[in-house]
Amino acid sequence: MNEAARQVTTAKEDWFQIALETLIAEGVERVKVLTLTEKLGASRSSFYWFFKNRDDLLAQLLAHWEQKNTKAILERAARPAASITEAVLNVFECWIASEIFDARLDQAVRDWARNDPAVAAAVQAADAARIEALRAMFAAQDYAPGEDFIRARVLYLTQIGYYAIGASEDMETRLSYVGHYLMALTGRRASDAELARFVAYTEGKADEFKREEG
Amino acid sequence: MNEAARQVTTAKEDWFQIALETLIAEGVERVKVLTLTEKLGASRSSFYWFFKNRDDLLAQLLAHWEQKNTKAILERAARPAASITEAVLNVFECWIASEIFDARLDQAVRDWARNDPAVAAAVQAADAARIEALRAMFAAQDYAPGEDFIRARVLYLTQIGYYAIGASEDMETRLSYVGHYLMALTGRRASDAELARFVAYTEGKADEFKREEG
DNA sequence: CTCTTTCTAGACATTTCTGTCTAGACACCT
DNA sequence: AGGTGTCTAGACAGAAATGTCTAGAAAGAG
Repeated sequence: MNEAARQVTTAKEDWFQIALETLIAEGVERVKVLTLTEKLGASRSSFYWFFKNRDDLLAQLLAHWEQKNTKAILERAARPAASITEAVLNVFECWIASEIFDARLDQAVRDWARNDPAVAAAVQAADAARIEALRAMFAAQDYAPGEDFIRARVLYLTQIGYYAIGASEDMETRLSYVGHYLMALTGRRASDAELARFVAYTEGKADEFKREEG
Repeated sequence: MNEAARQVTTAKEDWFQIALETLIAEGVERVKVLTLTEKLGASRSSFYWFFKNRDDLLAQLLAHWEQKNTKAILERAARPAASITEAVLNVFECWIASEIFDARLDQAVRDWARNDPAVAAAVQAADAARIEALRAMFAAQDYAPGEDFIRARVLYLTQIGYYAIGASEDMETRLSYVGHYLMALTGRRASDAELARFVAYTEGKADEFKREEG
């Protein structure tokens, strides 16, 4: 029973994973049972064993997104910080690691929202929650009402926009921009200690990644 | 001959216009000959008279985008300005009027790019050209190398992101944010005269719009 | 008034995708 | 070895979309 149950979830995971990858890379409209079947080298009937139908799969993809991305931002925005630059660096953790916040998934769900009112509502709620969390973060660092909101927006929209244009730079280049980004986004200069701590964090992430691979 | 020619272009315009609207509102994947036919209440054969096939239509839609949006940004970024706030306000003209720069079209083309390498290349080239134009704008206002580039990016990505999240606010609300945006995006405060001039411009636009309607 | 050009309707063949159903393979328990 | 529950292959029916072809309507030119 136990073994059998594990098999079930594994196979379903395969379908789900390939569907998620397709959603991210090609958009919802390309998440088709037939296509997934070919990619997996399986039979379509297998799909219909695990999922009621295509809509069932799509609903689960949306649930996955809802559960993953927004939480990552809210958690980091709420962390205590001694300065606004440190606070923004906390949020930047989302920006460097797709295991934490998958911006391409965000982008894909946003496209999807255009043709599905239910998804649109979910996206709108998520955006509002995230911007509010960032606004509170700026407010906690003594930014004036009004300015806190616009700063939150600019920070958030820059992040969303970065992936929207599909920019791809290596980590070194990105790290070299961090100081300028902080200045542009907060109006204040980060201390060397803060920057060093962030660089160390990204190196830790890189090590983790290597450990997972090897 | 002349009359006939005019008829041709008119009917073709109808197909093109409905295709463009569909592209913007629903994405490329929904730009289907059958669907357009239904929306237009016409016959599919009519479509195949004006266009070789679906790909032909899509190529023309891409050409339309290439010709419209990038030019709007480049032109405004290159305008002479006495201050950085005035320069950014020039670019903001794109932000308030979709006749000048249609951000939803931009967004739609960006989605499309994910499944079409040729479109992806066009989008990437457009983004690079636009950001470079904005960088030069900041550089011309004595921003240091490095900072000019990041400021350009943050400005551009905020604009792209604004439409990516599908925010919709009335003109009054948006105008009330302009001062804060300028502060966040340039680090400098706009003069009352500059803000007043911008408000006057938007009112002019609103009047133009009314004239076109009535 | 006829002729030609321009455009449209509707039938046809084909591809792609969805969802259902039946038979059976495979593994694990007894 | 036999039975049960879990999963898969492949056939079937049908919807949705593409593109082609033929006949013919509509309108301006001679």
